[in-house]
Amino acid sequence: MKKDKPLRILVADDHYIVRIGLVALVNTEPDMEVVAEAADGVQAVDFFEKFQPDLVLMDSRMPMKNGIEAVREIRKKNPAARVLMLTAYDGDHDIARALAAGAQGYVLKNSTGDRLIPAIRAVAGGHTWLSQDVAGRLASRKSFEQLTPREVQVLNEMAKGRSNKEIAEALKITEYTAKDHLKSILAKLRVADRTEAVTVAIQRGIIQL
Amino acid sequence: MKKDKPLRILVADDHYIVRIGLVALVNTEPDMEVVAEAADGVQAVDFFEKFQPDLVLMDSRMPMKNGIEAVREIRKKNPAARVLMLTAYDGDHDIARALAAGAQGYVLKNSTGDRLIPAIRAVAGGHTWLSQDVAGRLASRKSFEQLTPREVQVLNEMAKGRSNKEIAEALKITEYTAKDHLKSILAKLRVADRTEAVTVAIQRGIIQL
DNA sequence: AAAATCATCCCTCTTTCGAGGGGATACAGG
DNA sequence: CCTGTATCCCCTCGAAAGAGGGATGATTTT
Repeated sequence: MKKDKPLRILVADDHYIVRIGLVALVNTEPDMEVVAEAADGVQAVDFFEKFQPDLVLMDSRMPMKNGIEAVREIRKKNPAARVLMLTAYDGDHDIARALAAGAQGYVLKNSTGDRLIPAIRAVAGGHTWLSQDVAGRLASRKSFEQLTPREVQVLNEMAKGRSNKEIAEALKITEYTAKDHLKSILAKLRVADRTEAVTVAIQRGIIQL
Repeated sequence: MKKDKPLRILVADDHYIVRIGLVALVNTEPDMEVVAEAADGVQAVDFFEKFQPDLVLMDSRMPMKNGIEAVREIRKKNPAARVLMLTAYDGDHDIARALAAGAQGYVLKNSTGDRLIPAIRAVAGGHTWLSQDVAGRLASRKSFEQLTPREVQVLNEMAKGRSNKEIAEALKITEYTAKDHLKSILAKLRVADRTEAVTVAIQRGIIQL
């Protein structure tokens, strides 16, 4: 392990304290350096273009543009880009979407340094890395069916306290159809009513408040 | 500002990265030092007893025992303890409870260092410190009425998808009474139905998922 | 002592929910 | 071409939800 080129890292997280922590952690490794820090998704995309880092450490929930969309955009222009998602909670839905968007790794924020550094090295080296808990959540996911875009729209309206009739008006469909979507949502999420549907959807990252 | 005793700080946060960040930030100030790091609420209480720090930097959402309960316990035994809550999101309800529990300050995690350090100094000096956004949220709070403990219980059952009848069974009351609680919840939160009641309660920190 | 708040119970009535059926169209993948 | 899926529409019906009213005992506050 000679002292050739250090690993150039872009940090993207809306929490200042987390950015400090990541910089401090990365700097303990002699062969890594943080070349830029982004505080939102738009900045993350910008800075990637400007700095062309070897790896991005990306939070999934950020203002302006969330981490998942940012990853998608970055990977669209730079298919070789390497991204490690770093996030606090997030349901299996978020995890799956992040990986689908092109992230190569996903770790939780409560990971200690000796679990984060290997993840960084793995992803930078072209491998995929999922922390234990994350892999577990992904596995439990299989048993649930995916909601369609329309169903997610209906779910969002329900979360706002809209009745079926109001949802129908908002989406320009009949109440019958709104109820049909509700029925399939309840079936797919295996819940008793619309209220539980919303709480489960929030937990799984299908909708955000 | 002579080199007398440095400010001894206890950091309590379940995210390793945040702890690193706080330590790094605090260490940039010559007259402050982190004497211990707790990863959950129970540890926070323990470490306070052991190290008797001048100030605690406490996250509000932690495993084992949340930050608010930890503050309450610490303050109960040590009425002079100084606590600055440091948190990511959290509704006005959480903020009010933290202050009621005895915290002297409340700042959001996206605060930059030049806003966090003054907060630390203020609270350590015996003053109260609320960041702009936090103060705003507290102000908007006034206009909403507080839920009773029983109403919160009902709200929690609703979030699980329980019907009024099931809630009544669970709480050993009649369905009439369950509906009465629901009625006052809807009125107090000013929402259209039980589903919106749950989402609003989550946003305001009245219930957690 | 009076007023307020909490928690409880009761009854009625209209609207909404959610389960159960039945279909139609369009579009993608095999 | 056919199967699957997403989206849409329609109808019925019993069970819940939610709004409206009224009432009681206990506790706390004023």
